[in-house]
Amino acid sequence: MGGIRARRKAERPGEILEAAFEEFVLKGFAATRLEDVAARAGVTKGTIYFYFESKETLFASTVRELSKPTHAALAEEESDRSADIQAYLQAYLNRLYRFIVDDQRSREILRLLIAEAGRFPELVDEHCRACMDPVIERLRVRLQDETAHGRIRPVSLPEAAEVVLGPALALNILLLMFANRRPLDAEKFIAAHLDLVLHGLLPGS
Amino acid sequence: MGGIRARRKAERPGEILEAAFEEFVLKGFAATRLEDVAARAGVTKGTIYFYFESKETLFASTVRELSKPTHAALAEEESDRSADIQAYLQAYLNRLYRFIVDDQRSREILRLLIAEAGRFPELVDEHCRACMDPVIERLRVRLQDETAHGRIRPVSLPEAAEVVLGPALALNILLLMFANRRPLDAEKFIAAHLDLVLHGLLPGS
Amino acid sequence: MGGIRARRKAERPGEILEAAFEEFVLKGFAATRLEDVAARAGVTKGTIYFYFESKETLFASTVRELSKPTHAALAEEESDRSADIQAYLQAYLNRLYRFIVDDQRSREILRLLIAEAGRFPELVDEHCRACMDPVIERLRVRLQDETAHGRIRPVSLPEAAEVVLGPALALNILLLMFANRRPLDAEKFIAAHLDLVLHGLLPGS
Amino acid sequence: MGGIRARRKAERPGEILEAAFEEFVLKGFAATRLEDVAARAGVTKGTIYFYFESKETLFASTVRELSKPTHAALAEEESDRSADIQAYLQAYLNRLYRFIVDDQRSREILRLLIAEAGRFPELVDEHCRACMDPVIERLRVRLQDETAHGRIRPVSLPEAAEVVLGPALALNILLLMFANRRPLDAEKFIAAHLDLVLHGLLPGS
DNA sequence: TATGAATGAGCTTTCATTCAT
DNA sequence: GATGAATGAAAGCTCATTCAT
Repeated sequence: MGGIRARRKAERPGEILEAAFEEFVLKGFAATRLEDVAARAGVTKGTIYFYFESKETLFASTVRELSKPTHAALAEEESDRSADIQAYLQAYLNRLYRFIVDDQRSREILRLLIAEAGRFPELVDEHCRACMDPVIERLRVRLQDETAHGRIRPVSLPEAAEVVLGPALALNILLLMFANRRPLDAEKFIAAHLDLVLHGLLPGS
Repeated sequence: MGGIRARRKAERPGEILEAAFEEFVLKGFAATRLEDVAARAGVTKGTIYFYFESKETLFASTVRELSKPTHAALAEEESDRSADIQAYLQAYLNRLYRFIVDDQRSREILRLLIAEAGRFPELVDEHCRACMDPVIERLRVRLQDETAHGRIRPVSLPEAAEVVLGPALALNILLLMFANRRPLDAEKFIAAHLDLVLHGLLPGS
Repeated sequence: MGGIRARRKAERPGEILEAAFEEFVLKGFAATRLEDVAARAGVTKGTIYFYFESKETLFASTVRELSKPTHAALAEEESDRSADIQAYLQAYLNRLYRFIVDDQRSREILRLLIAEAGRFPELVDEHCRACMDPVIERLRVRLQDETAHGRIRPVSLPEAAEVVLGPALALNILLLMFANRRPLDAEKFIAAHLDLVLHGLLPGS
Repeated sequence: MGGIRARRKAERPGEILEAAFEEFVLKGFAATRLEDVAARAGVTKGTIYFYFESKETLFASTVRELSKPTHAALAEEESDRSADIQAYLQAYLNRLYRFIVDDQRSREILRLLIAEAGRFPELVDEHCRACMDPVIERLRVRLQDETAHGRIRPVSLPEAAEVVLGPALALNILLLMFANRRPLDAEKFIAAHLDLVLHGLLPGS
């Protein structure tokens, strides 16, 4: 008594969030039917309302809850802070791209946020504060440090950090828009990104 | 013959598309009510169906029709093909950013396409073929030519072209997501973009 | 001038009625769209309203106008009134069945009347007065005459006349209901009808 | 447990079908408003869709469900199979006419089927297989048997069976078309039917 | 005469939400 | 806790009808 049953109960909200996420990703906020979410979670419509106030609350909870792993992962200290900027950037970008290329879930969260930015502005802000800002900020700090020591050319900050990360966000968007309909060689893209960011286009400038 | 009525008639579809665009941008596809579109266009619901088959058709027509000016503008030959790569890129990026920073309409079209990519994949493809591909392609050709003459470092194509343009797309997305809630110094971003792309981070590499 | 054009004009109402009939038969009163009628008649919706007050008027006019040929044909004196009852009945039923078996149009009019009897009761009455009553009445008169002269068994009138004609109406209905989905050997049916009506089931009774 | 709510719940679909039937009979399929059905059943529009997929499904279910009593009654063995053909036919036709004359409901079902035969052909077929065919078939078998033993004149089958039943179907239609606007002496009609079928018109033929 | 753009009431259908059980 | 029958407020869409041209 209270064994598997209790565990199932405790997992209910999580199962509903999983189901909701899949449906929201598939159809968007407005076109998602709570009935489908319920069916996918193996409960009934009423149960959703036991755990969540409304469809909007469910959406917000879904985004918040399912971005947590990404937040956590992005928050981890990257391996080698003492490496030179070249090695650092390489590791940094590689890590970032893992989320973009391999983690469809975090990509879909971004899509939801872009799509529903009008309806959930505070959610967008929250997500960016938790997820994008630290990533940019850490790069900004590093670039500032490198500049101060004259190890890289002087750059305008924080814009340069945003520019450096720009292509990653762009790839994210391209992958979202074309699903699998267009060939995008992610590995070559990443290599080209690193190369360009380090050396620029001009030879020995 | 052809008095005020005829003039109004000829303008009806355009007025409806204009109204539809504003509503779609505000609410997204699913949440937009045709009644609101009609009211905004100064007609009744029935009139919309006189000109457009369905809500989906109206959406597709809206995106297609309202992207035409952007397509046309992007298709124009950029001023100075004979300039060196530095001047060329500067002009090229400046032009591109005009669409991104100044033209809210084309930015909103992009948001609609990202948001509804699942429901209108062919529309996404169409728009990219008409709007993004030529821009990338022209840059790719130029970079190839520059590489062939040894005027820039050898780069992997077409990825390098996509990477070069990446920050522009990224800025686009950031502007979309934050509307006016965050300060984004576009001019500095553009300058940093051009600088980075030309010279890279490393000094005199 | 005024040749083919004038003739076309004079034929307009008739062409509309033809088109309306085909649509009403296909879809029934409520489900028929005036726009389809107009298209079939080669005119526009507005033109229908020039000739007919409303959809209901059009329906009534269609039934009235298109039953006229049937009325006329049924009103004609049947060939041989001086023949004996056997020959008379044979000719009589054969004529009647021509309308039922061969004339899909008059069959469809009947369907329309049955289907819309609730909405157009006066139309039903009118049609029956013009189309069914005279047929029954003529038979009733003949049977009365035959009875009076003792040439047939004494029968209850007018019921007997209605019973004699009953199978014809029944075949009409069966053809309506099954379109061509069921095999119905009309010729054998007619022969059996005549045989039964003349001799009954019992042998030499 | 299972209080008033549970009892009502179990009866809901039946109440809706009952209400739907009355509306369909009154207005026909296309002109019936689901709102009226709901109001008549004492529920709201939404409730109908909880139990039935669509208006078409509701119509088909209505016809199917409400014909069941008739099917069942017609399927019962008629009382006296050992009686001679005359007594048998009398009992047989009397039973049949009970459905036609007394049972307005089954008459209205027939009207619905004739009216909507174009839209619901499979429903027509189904109804006839369940409702008309067995009646005809039983008579055919009996007539065949009688013929084999020489107890009735040789007749062409199955046409003769259909002809024998024809006047009953015809009366059905007449009652449908004229509601109560015309005097139709059903009892005399039935008597005349039986008399004619047994003896025919000709004396001592 | 004839057109066809425009209307607007009304249709079927959907679905977030509630609440008695 | 959980259910699911029921609601009711829309939503998308249709179409008979009108009327300026």
